[in-house]
Amino acid sequence: MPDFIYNGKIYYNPVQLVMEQIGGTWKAPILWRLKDQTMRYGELRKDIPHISDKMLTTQLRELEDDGYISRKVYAVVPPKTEYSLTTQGKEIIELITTIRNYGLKMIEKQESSKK
Amino acid sequence: MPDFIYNGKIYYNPVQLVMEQIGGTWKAPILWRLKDQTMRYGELRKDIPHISDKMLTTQLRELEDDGYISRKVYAVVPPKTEYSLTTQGKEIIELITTIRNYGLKMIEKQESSKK
DNA sequence: AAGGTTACTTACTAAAAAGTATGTATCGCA
DNA sequence: TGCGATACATACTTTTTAGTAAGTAACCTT
Repeated sequence: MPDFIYNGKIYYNPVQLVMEQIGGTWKAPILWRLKDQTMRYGELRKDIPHISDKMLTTQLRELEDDGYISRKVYAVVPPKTEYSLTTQGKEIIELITTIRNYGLKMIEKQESSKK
Repeated sequence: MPDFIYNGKIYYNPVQLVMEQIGGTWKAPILWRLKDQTMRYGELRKDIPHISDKMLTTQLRELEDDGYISRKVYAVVPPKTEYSLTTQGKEIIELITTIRNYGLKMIEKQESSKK
């Protein structure tokens, strides 16, 4: 598989592309929470341990730009914004689920091997 | 899912754990090439575009430490070292295959959408 | 004695990702 | 008039990851 370009960026292989879409510390946790519900910014913020405003905002923006989530802003005060998965987001959730299950199995094995 | 510890390191969720095992620019390409063959250092080096000695060596070491590949050193001059997948490595190759296929689909869609 | 082959190692630099802290806008309400 | 609520934005620092360049060890062959 030769190098290729996606959205103007060079990638060396398909795995690298996927990793850039859902990799990093925060994207999977965000998508996971939107799996079957719409959530407000503040709800995500409270529900994802350790995340900061900066990280939550930037990752939400990237996920939106990449087409995985949609953002609905209500013109009210104080502000209200709702995030939810797009069709594309629902598709990639399946992959995340697979990866997640693999991770869970790893943890299990580790648990069982330390008596 | 609360934080947990794996090999002495804290993780926030199972996906993050998997990402650390096979993420980064080079681990998937290396594992992929060992999918169904043993390869020498120099063969990997030539077969993986853009990779440097430093990156190849460090990633091979980490994959070995994490139990995905085994390293067989022959006591000859010039040196000869062979790398191959362990059982654990063969397991995670399946996951990598799934991720890779997802990436290939993404590329296809992009291809077809630009006339 | 010098050169070739192979699998590394080491030092240094650059770029990317993440973390910390603080600030801002808006409007209703006390 | 100042405070609270919410969803951000911005500046700066730290950490992590990757890239570049050069060097080393060992033995065989010429």
